[in-house]
Amino acid sequence: MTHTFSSQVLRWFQQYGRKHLPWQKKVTPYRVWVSEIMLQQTQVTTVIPYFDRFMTTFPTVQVLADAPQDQVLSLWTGLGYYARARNLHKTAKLICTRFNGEFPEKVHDLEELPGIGRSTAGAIRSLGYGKYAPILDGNVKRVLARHFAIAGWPGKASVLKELWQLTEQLTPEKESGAYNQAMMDIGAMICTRTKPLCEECPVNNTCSAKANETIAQYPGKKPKKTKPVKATHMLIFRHNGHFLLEKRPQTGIWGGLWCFPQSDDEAQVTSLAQRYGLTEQGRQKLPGFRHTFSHFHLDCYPLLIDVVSTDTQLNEHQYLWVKPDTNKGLGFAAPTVKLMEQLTINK
DNA sequence: AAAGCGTGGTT
DNA sequence: TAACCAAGCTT
Repeated sequence: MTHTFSSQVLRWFQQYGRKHLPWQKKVTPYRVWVSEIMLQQTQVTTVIPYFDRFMTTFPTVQVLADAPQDQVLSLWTGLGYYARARNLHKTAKLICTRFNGEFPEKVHDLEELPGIGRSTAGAIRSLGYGKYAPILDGNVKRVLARHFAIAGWPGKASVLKELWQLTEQLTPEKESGAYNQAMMDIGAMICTRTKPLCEECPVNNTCSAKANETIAQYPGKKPKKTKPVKATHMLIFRHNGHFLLEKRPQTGIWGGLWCFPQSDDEAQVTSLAQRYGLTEQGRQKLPGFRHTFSHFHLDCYPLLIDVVSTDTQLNEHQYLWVKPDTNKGLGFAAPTVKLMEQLTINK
């Protein structure tokens, strides 16, 4: 019984596991939660500086709950998947108003909170509270898919179900936090996507993919699809050294972020400017560029438009005149940041 | 069930 | 260089 899967994993963790990541210091459910949300589809090295800034600004869930959404999104700028930040903020408010400032301990209750799915709930319970719960993140999926030769893409429901059953069976009742962290470490450090270091793996003696030399087959790949190409004109209205930004709706791409107004059709820019009460003085095409999302390409054509007068008082909740170098406390999409940097340099 | 949702690093 | 994809969740 001393050579079960989990005991080998746990023994390996004692010696080689990661124990000094920022969220592994001063462990609290709050810190584990924030780190887990940031780490969704995002690499550890990318997350670390964001996590540190976030914790300095929002040391407790109460401080986060009381902050304006713009500030939360500003600290998320560049991290992507901004629904994570909006849901994080919603959940912080819920924790403070409905849960007396404490995160629930049960996976079922955690899963009710916005942005927390089954795996994140399991991570909060096991890593944050030291109680039993399985997880199934990308690392665990890769390790299990190889070890047990689970065919098919894990994004497919049937494959996902199979992997959940495995992680449930393998996760030990005691030390499930250490076991979960170990499985993620093995996935990140040994059972890597390419060129895994099988000789160093604590469970290589029972790995099916290694035995059959079929490691490259697992996990199954996502069916490829050609990304559609869309195009947009980004309208940079300039007036007295300020630029007009528009807050995007809460749902959809870049939800809640501040962006340059966009137009699908350059021929409609004049009428759009009139609707804003802006009188044009001149236009200048800036170099176009392609921004790529997870699901489509966006060809961006920035248009710098000098404005002589502003007649209409725009809704201040949706529109804002900013200087490109003096705007903190708001969330921006990557192309907005890129363009604002250009505008600062070219001045 | 499958698509929507970002960005930056790696190959 | 363009594809691939990383500590997923929501609809």
